[in-house]
Amino acid sequence: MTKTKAQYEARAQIARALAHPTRLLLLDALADKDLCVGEMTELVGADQSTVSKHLAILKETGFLQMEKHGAMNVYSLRCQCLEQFFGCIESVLRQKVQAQQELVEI
Amino acid sequence: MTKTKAQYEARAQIARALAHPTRLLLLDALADKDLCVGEMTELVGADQSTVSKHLAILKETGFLQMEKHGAMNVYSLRCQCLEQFFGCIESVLRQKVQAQQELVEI
DNA sequence: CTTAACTATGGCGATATGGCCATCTGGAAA
DNA sequence: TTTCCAGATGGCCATATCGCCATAGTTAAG
Repeated sequence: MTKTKAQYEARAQIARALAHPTRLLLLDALADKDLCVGEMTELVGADQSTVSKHLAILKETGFLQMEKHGAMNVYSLRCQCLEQFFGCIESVLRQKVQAQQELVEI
Repeated sequence: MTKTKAQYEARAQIARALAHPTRLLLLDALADKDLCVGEMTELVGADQSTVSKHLAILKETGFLQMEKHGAMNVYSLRCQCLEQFFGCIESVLRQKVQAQQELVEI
């Protein structure tokens, strides 16, 4: 049951990659279709270097893969597990709302 | 498809709660049975105040609930979605290993 | 080769996170 | 009440994260 410290650290690193709104937005967008850095920069509305760094994190973690098309770098999803992740997140959010409602209704 | 900035922020906050090895350990242990702060402090091997703060984060986020038993505070899981979350994490880890292997085998 | 377009990277300041120590709070027992 | 015990909270320092700017690297076009 209890894993080693290194195992928890490895899992935490994956989770950290998902712990930023911009990176969640990028994953969401890439679930729809592959995109190049320029398109995502416009979508996010931040500096190009900022977006590039977020993409590097998602790529290093294993969520994304990159393919060069001329001067453009096209990113795409490399994992099919995001549904599971977001399912958990949504579940927690719904439960939170429910807890708030119960406090009001009493 | 594309959600609002606030929605991504809310999801990122949930993910941040999962982005620390100690908190993953705590969730793992609590999946087995309910525990009080003292037990978890011993399990983690950090300062009591450190553990207490981690628990506060997990509680605020909605992953845990707390029940007072005399002077002891007993924490328990409040969500049933961690399987999904860990499923995603494990999937990414496996894929990472596979990618490393492919690099070696070429 | 030179230029222009597209990305990646280094650096820096601002902010957030994590750890421990010290302290405060609340409940149980003497 | 006084005393302990279990936890929670505030403070402080070290480190990590994040954003932008500036710049370097890469590829296609002229």
